[in-house]
Amino acid sequence: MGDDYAGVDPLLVLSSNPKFGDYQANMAMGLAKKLGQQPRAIAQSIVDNLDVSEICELPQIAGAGFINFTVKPSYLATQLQAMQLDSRLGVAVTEKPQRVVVDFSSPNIAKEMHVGHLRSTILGDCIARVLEFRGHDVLRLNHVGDWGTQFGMLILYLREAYPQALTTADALDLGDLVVLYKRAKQRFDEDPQFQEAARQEVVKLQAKDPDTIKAWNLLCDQSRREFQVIYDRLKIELTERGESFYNPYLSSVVEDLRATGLLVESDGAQCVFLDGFTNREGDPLPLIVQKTDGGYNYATTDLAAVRYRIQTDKADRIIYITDAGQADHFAQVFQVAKLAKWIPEHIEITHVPFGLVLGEGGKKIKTRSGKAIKLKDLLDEAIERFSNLLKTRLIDEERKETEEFIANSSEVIGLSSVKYADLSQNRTSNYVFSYDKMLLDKGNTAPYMMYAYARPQSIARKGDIDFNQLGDNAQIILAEEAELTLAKHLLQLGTIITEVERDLLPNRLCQYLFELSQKFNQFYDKHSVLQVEEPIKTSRLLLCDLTAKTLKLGLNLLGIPVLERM
RNA sequence: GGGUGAAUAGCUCAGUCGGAUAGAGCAACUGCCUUCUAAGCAGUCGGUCGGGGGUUCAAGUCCCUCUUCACCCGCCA
Repeated sequence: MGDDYAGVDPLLVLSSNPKFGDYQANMAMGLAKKLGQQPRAIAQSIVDNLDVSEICELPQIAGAGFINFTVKPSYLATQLQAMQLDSRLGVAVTEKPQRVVVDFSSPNIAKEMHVGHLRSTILGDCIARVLEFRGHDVLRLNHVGDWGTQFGMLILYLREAYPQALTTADALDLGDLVVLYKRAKQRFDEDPQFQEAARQEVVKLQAKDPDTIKAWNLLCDQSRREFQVIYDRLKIELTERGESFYNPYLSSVVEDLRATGLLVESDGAQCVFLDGFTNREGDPLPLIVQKTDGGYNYATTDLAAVRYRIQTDKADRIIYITDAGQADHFAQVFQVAKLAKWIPEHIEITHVPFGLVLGEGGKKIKTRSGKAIKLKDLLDEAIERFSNLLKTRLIDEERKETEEFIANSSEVIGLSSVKYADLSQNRTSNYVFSYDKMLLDKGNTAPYMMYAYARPQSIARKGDIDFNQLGDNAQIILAEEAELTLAKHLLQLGTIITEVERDLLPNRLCQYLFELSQKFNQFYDKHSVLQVEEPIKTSRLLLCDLTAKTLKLGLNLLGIPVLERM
């Protein structure tokens, strides 16, 4: 047909409705005007010149000029057998491995982690896992807020109110520290003299004054241990590289910008002005890189980080996972970094924004007394609530399980539910946090998915089957509708994972796993596995095993473990 | 005032580069456990896809406009 029409993708997409087959090609309608022919005639000539008989039935022309394809069961069986033998379940390793920096979590020292950090942490871990699985070299960076004005403020306040905290490890717990931080902030906002003194503390910190550095280290250690408890529970690995890390590079960032002529002084501060950013009054909005008092701020730090990640870490792709409210900030930082020529053409730098976590009723999430919810308490409550649900279930079903089983199941499923609730939402929109919904055993939830995994394991136990001993030559026979539906869905795994890699939208993977669980449950409900003759029995066992492996892999990419029995 | 994002079933949300009759779950109602865990399955009910205009063979999806909501807008991060 020639290169003129090469741009008329999509060549082939999944069918919008099973009754139209498995795949559909919609190009005939688009070509009709260009070629001056009837769409159905074009479709016919495409079909006439196409030989796909190895893979599917004769393509059907329908409606306005749709070409519908139905894949042959024999082809599906061949593909599934290949998938079965592959430890990666047929998901290819990327052809272009990149060095990728994923910047996520990033809590602030001396502050409690909250639900916003939870979202960044869970999304970041998932995105990192997907990229790692695809064969990229991922550097997971925790850009903790461990530097800047707030430390001058906090250290100064503690010197007056609680001096032992600055010289003795563990003199305070994090909760106390948070309270003292708030008081320090209040003092800072009200008292100009205190403000000035706090700035002097920052100067001492930046100048590496030994006493101040010691105090700072104690505060950081304290917070770091608390954060680590959360990361350990959630099984999240991160390399800490806080804002302080970039301190030695800040002055040269400003110098570089000065040298390229981007710097403008405004009200005593060093700024870069960019097109497209205005303030309330409609005046150009600066990105301030050096404050009037000579100090640096987070924009400077972020600029230093961009430069360092490209020049020293050799990143090909940098991904920032922060709330959508920081979109303007990152747009400014990226633009300045580009103007400063720190970001070569081939490097992809992306802000991956996410919406707010809201409480019931779409309002800001908080405790009954109106305080911000601590992350630890939130996780504990999910586990506690699930534990109660489980105990009720065991009584209803007259099942006896050990305390250890109940505790372990509750811990794993409770935490997984919180993760899954977050990941299954489109990250770009706000979402309403609801324990009741995330812990449901129906619908697009962690318990539903984990149960779908446990079901084939249960079959294996009952039938005394070892899935690993089914044999490499065992046949897959797809005769029943439910088997075909399940088989087709299993084979979509690779497509979905590359989509998630491209769009960084974990909810696509969640949707896939949810549909897989549904299709497995339908198959399970309709057809017996153990009570049928060979070779059907082995074929169905293979389908069970493949479903389980796919769920395990998919959940693993979400950072969610599986349970063999629930 | 400017910017960004959103508005889809009573509620919470999906919706793939524009494709055929817009999907889940919850809630409400109805069936299915002597048969691999019913944490399941099947079904009923429920929609002017915020309003209006436009582009297109085709619009929830793209463009314009209006309304409403959320978030961001100089020396905090």
